[in-house]
Amino acid sequence: MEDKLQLLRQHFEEIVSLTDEEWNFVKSHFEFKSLKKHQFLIQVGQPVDFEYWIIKGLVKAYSIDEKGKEHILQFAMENYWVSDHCAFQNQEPGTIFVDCLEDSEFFCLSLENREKICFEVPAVANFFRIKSNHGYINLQQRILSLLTMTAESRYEYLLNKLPKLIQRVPKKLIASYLGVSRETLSRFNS
Amino acid sequence: MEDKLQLLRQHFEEIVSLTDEEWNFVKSHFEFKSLKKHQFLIQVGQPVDFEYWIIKGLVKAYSIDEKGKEHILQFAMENYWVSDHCAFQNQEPGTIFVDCLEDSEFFCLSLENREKICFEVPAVANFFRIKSNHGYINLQQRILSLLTMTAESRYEYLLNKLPKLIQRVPKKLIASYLGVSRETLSRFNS
DNA sequence: ATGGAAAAGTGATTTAGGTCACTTTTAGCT
DNA sequence: AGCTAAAAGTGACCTAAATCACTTTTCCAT
Repeated sequence: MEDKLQLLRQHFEEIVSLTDEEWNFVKSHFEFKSLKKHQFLIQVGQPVDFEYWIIKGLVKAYSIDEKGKEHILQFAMENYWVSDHCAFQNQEPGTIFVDCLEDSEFFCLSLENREKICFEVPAVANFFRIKSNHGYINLQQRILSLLTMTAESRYEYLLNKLPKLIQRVPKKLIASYLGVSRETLSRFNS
Repeated sequence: MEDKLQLLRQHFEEIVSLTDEEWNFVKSHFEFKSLKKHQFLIQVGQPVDFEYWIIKGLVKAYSIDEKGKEHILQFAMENYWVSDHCAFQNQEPGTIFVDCLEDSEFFCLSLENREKICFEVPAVANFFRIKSNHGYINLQQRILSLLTMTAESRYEYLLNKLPKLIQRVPKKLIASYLGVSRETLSRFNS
């Protein structure tokens, strides 16, 4: 477990510095969790008690519309944070599903603990501030790509941006992430 | 000016508490700026020296594609923050335009000053962390709406969510925000 | 108040991408 | 290795929304 916590510390220290004392305080606020492929991290209607840092593995966050169609909000793998941020923040029942595409391991942080470490250790507040900012920028670019690009160029763009992801994920899920039908995606580039 | 700064303080204190001493330190890091309708706050290729809190007025943030078509990333009015966050964060030339739809006033915060007040006053780091998190959640919902909803229901949704905005903004800009052509929007609901 | 420009509305046509139905390929299991 | 199920590919057809061309309305600035 210490080696896994070490990875998390490195993740923090890519952005801010922590003393050993601070880190010992911070790390005590995380819980470990391990799930197999196909198991759920978050489900619609269930409480969302944590946000999750992914030690290893791969998950998809998605919602299901009235017609039963799946729409992928995010893929998340090693070093990514994932949650139903909205439900988590407001401590409301989940509005999306998150499940594992591979066997995965997580460090779990509750809202209470997050606020505790943020107000206790300013560097942590700054870490999450900067992280959240990066996330915001990424989402803005995704919105822009949905507004400005054709389905095909969104696909090419993703191929360039996250080539490793595409190899780990079935194409029909990529399609759902891009907002295109499976059939249409399959007719691209070829 | 003091009354305008007071509005900004209220904006901070909706989320975190600040002592008078902290506030005096924080406020000294903002600059005031005033622009007329049609003037630019940010332009493609120009340095993005600030992020802006809007005291009064209304702006649009948008990018222009190869065909000269405008795609609106964000409308921002009183109490909103706006910038080219990506360029600002990386201190690179602007990638979008931001201009005024109405005469507007701003408080401007440079990256250096933002980091200064965040690392000096932890409450400020927490303020931006929480704000940024809210922004993230909003963008996620917009992405979901682009993936799951038809153009028409996106319009209805916006009408419900921001009725005041729609009255202040020409419909063709709303269309561009929703990712629909002006003509198609004009055929909705009627 | 009035002339000009921007915004909004509308009809005709085109098109990107969706849907449906079916086949082929690939990947996991015992 | 062999069987099953999920994933991927493909053809035929359909539809939401884009585009183009033009008219009407609204908004300002002199």
